[in-house]
Amino acid sequence: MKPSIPKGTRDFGPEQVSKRNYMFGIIREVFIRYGYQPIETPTMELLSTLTGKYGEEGDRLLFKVLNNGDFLSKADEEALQNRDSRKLTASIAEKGLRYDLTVPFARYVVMHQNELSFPFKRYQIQPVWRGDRPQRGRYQEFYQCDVDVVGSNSLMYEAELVQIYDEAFRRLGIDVVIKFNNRKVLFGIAEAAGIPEHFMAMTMAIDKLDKVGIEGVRKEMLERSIPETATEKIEEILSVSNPLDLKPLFADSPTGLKGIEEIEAFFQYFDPAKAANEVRFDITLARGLTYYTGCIFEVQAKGVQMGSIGGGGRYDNLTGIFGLEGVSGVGVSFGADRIYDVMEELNLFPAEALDSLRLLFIAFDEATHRYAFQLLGQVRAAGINAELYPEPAKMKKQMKYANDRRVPFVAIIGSEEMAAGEVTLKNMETGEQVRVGAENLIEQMKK
RNA sequence: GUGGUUGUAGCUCAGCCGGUUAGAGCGUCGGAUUGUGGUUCCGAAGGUCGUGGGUUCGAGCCCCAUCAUCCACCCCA
Repeated sequence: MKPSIPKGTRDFGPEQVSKRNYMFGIIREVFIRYGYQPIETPTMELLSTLTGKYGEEGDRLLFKVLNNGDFLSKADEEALQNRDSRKLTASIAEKGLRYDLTVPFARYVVMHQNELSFPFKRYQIQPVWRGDRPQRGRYQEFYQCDVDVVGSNSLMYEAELVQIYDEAFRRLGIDVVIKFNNRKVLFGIAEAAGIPEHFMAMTMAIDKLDKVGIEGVRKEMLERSIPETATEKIEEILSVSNPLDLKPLFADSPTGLKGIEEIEAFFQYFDPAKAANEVRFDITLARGLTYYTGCIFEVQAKGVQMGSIGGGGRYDNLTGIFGLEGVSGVGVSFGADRIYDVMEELNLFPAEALDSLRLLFIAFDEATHRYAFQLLGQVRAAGINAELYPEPAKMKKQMKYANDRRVPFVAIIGSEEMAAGEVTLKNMETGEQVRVGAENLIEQMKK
């Protein structure tokens, strides 16, 4: 058989993993610096935990895990007869692969509420799975790096999370625009336009403004049976760029005014002038995830064509569905695989992200090979990443291996060197060679 | 879930109107060179032409199906 892997999944070679570790390392360092603690949750969750949290589209993209054993004996007979896959699923699959890290976190908080002190700040770096059709920057298995804080309403955290985005992307070397908006502002638009019942349809439509233009948005809203009088009002509101100018327009929308207040409060903490990246209010930013209630964020890389590389927001009652009311949370996610693709495209991985091996020993016969093995031990004990070619093969072959491994230094040991208690140290980049004693070798390698 | 694109050696790709034994470059391996890699020269290995069916005297090429890929939509990280 021809070996293969499922669609939308990938193998990562040594170089890719090194680069990924570099990227994850920076993100993790920032998370820890801001006082977040790590948790991990299972790859599989109960479907009852996952379904209904991501909208209709999300349910479709959820990977379901077939029950073990004789799953058909318990299958819903009627659904089976009618070939009703959606209905059948519930009776043959009780587990699913996690779709994001936020919902499992909410479940975790509720289950462990008595062990946690609030506000609880956690970070989590794990893969998630979505049964989407793969394309540029879209995979079925990909990593998210989430930071969330639950148990506080303070808008300080919105500011903190934007700082985390700003610092992480600055350190990764990616120039980004961090867009933000507020679900309450979006609801205010719907209220001001007199169509609160069309809130979802309206946000979906205006989310596409930068893609299809104002004409496209109007067309979509009319298709979604939003009255024309409302679309005119909506267009008027969308043309406002400063959130404060929205206040008079939201005179009859308490929710909308609350949204503006939250944005004002955010800016009492966050100073855009101190940010390395552009932080921009974008009234058209909507986000489909249904559980967001306040601030919403999205991060876009500049200079590359790539979907959002991060997103998040505040969810006032995500734990409520698991039985813990009154615990507000806010968090953001880093899309690791898209960030990786962007960094690869912009050549942002430094050479230090690779080349973990520093020294390779080469010997010519059995005696020098054993001697080299002793030296290898000393060098490793001194904290230097080193290796010995497994047999005293032809020098050409060993040198070629050194070259392929991109080792910066090679220690050559023949009978002469062994007799003198030395090695011939070769710099693979310059080709320069010097004879050095064992002590000196370690000194040289530490530089 | 919808629409399109492309599947030929490890990789990137040629392959004429359907016609004999499917090619190149790079890479790999061996040698030139028994203490010197990355350069050069010589040689070799490597293919169920994605898979399954069909049309045809004959299919890498045409048709159908299927799987995968990439792209767009939807949605999203």
